[in-house]
Amino acid sequence: MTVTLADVAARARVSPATVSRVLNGNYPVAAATRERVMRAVDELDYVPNGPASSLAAATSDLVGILVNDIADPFFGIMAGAAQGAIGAGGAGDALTEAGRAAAGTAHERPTGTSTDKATAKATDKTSDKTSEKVSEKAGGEKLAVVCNTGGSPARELTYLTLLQRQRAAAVILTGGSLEDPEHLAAVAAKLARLAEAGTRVVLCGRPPLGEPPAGEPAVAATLAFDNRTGARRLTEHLLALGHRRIGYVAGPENRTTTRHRLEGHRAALAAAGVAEGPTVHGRYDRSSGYEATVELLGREPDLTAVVSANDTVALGVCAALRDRGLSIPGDVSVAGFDDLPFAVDAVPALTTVRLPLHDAGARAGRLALGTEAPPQGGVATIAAELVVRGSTGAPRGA
Amino acid sequence: MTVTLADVAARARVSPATVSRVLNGNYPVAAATRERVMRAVDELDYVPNGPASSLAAATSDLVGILVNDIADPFFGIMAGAAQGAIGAGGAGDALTEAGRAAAGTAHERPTGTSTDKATAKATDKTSDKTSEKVSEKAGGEKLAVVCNTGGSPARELTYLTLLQRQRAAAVILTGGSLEDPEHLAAVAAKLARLAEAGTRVVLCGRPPLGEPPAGEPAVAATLAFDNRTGARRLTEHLLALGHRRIGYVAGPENRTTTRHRLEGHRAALAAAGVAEGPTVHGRYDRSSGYEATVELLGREPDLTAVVSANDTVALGVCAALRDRGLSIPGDVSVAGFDDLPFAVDAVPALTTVRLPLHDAGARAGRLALGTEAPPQGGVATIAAELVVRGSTGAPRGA
DNA sequence: CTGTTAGCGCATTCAA
DNA sequence: TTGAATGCGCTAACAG
Repeated sequence: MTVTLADVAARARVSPATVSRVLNGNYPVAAATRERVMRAVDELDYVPNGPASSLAAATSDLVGILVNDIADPFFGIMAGAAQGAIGAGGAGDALTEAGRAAAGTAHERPTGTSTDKATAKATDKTSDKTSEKVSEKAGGEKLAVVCNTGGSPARELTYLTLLQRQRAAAVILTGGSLEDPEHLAAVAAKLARLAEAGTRVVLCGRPPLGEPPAGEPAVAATLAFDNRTGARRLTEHLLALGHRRIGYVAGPENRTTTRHRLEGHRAALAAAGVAEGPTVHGRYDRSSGYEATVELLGREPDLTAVVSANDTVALGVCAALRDRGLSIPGDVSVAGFDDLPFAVDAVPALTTVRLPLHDAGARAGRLALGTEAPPQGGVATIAAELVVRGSTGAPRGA
Repeated sequence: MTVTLADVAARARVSPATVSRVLNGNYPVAAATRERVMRAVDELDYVPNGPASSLAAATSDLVGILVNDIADPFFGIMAGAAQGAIGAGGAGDALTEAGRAAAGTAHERPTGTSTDKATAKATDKTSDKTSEKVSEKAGGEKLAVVCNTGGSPARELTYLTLLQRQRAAAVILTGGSLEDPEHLAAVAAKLARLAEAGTRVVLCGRPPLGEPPAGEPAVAATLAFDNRTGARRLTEHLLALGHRRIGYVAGPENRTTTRHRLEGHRAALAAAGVAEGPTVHGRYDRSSGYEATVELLGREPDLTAVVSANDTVALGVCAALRDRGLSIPGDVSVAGFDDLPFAVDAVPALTTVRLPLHDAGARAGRLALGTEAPPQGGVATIAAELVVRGSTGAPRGA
């Protein structure tokens, strides 16, 4: 039915072993023989059987990228960058739209529209008679795939198991994690198992695991976002503007990201000797920001600023404020986090903290591939940068 | 080294075949035996070797979801929904944030914050001592995985080949496709090959392929968005408001989505006997909308409305208009497409066309699984709904 | 209901 | 530089 390596061997009048060798390009093969084999491959439109090679070689070319919410650009940008660095088509040569937007800042540094079309055309041109060539090129390629956990710990574990079962070459865990000790232990155990089996584990935007009990660390590299410092700078900015009654719309409880941002916020407050305002926990989405703001205002009507868990939440905060007839930043200042592409489009544009999501994702991809050396000690801290825009200003009456 | 099925068999004092049977649950096995085997599995912390089973069974549990841009919520929402319907944790029980937001419309129908936390807690609870149980449950699970093509035809083909090589159980192609005949032919050929090998192919948000030359169609089911009618309704709305000079910021050329939306727009104009305004092509991102608007205004300063390729582009259009000192919709009306979650947060809120992305994605997932019967004729047309909000109004001077 | 027997398609020894 | 032989771990007939 489907054509196998043996068929190719027969067609090329060589042994299966030889075909295997030219396909994997690891052993010396005579040029003439190689040519003959390649022709047979093309003529038969042969596609290697992945499971079979994985079984024989005891490794696969699958790389799993776990994300908490695939519909959230925060994860989409990281995942896209990682996949670009790893996957089909090579080293991130085709930057995605949003990736590009996230790198620069949209219209502040516009990209030529025509340039892009030219690129697309060129790429397209090659897909012409190259369909066979592509399948050949797919030879050394890794299959980078993203898995959406939806923030569910059970799913995270399930995906890890599925990836383990596939003998994945690498696994990248993105974004913060749940802080539940049992879950953490389960994940750590799973990662240790994966590492044992030769899977490279990379953490991107997630704080390092605790040290393993003994021997090799399970994690090859960790890229941790400095959420704490970023959050601190943000609140310091508000404080400098003169705000003293600051509300906080936090992310879900028991999440590292939530906790770190909150800690940075509190550190700034404490350092300035300012009392903490009301805090409400919610999800990382806009309706959560909306609801939380309603509650915040109910508890403390004289707030002059609201800090949000992230930009998406900030959008909800703004909506709630507007619906109350409050102006931004005239009546209340609002701040976000992450500097997602749409942050600059909010009205007014959102003051936020920029995380280099695209760079971090791409780097995680290279780390997963082993193309890039891991940082000293295995852990790199990624700095967050305060971005001041129009949504924050002096408090009313100042 | 790693524990194999044989180890489990030895531990449970049964034959390998029996272990395989209880693991796959396809054949009758005595309760006592099953119990013994399960215990052995747990004790040994056995994880099946995916490649080996795939090789032996000639099928894998991989399901590939191809998207054009993973950082774009348009794709994120569909992919998340599909993955939810297919993947770990079962039938979309854990709706993602954005998925939920996209289904209802954010604060217009708020979801309880507390409810959610309760759910999370509950889910978490089960991850407790259940880590073994999860790996067991992963038994029948499919590994739904998303692949980011970045809009590149070459990558699309490469991913398809990679998936073919893995003997994927199903493949879902989301979003519009390039209209280049050569690329289309290459994709069609690839899909035919996949279908032959038993991979179920589903198109979601993509128009049907041409009929196959003969025999079985390569595509199991197609869910096509009715972009044409949606676009037509949108322009009719503008026309009804009194607009006569309407600019259009289109998506990339040679893409089905771009063409269909443009056709709907033109159909409305033609039906009303109104001359077509200027049209500029760009990418599906905000900076493209910004640049295009500048050009549109240059060409035709007296435009009273701008229709955008999608909501993201519309954001850029709004930004450009604002920077010019033009008010929306006072001076110029703006319309988007897709009704992404953030559309309601634009200021003013975006008039747009809603596509049931979440539902379509989930349905595509079920179709890929074979859980749901394909539509009559294999093709279902998904209706698009006009959503009128504040960004459109009567033209100035009316 | 359970054990035995064969491969699945390929990568890798080992010889030649 | 190439071929022949072996086994990766599992599933699927086929017996019993």
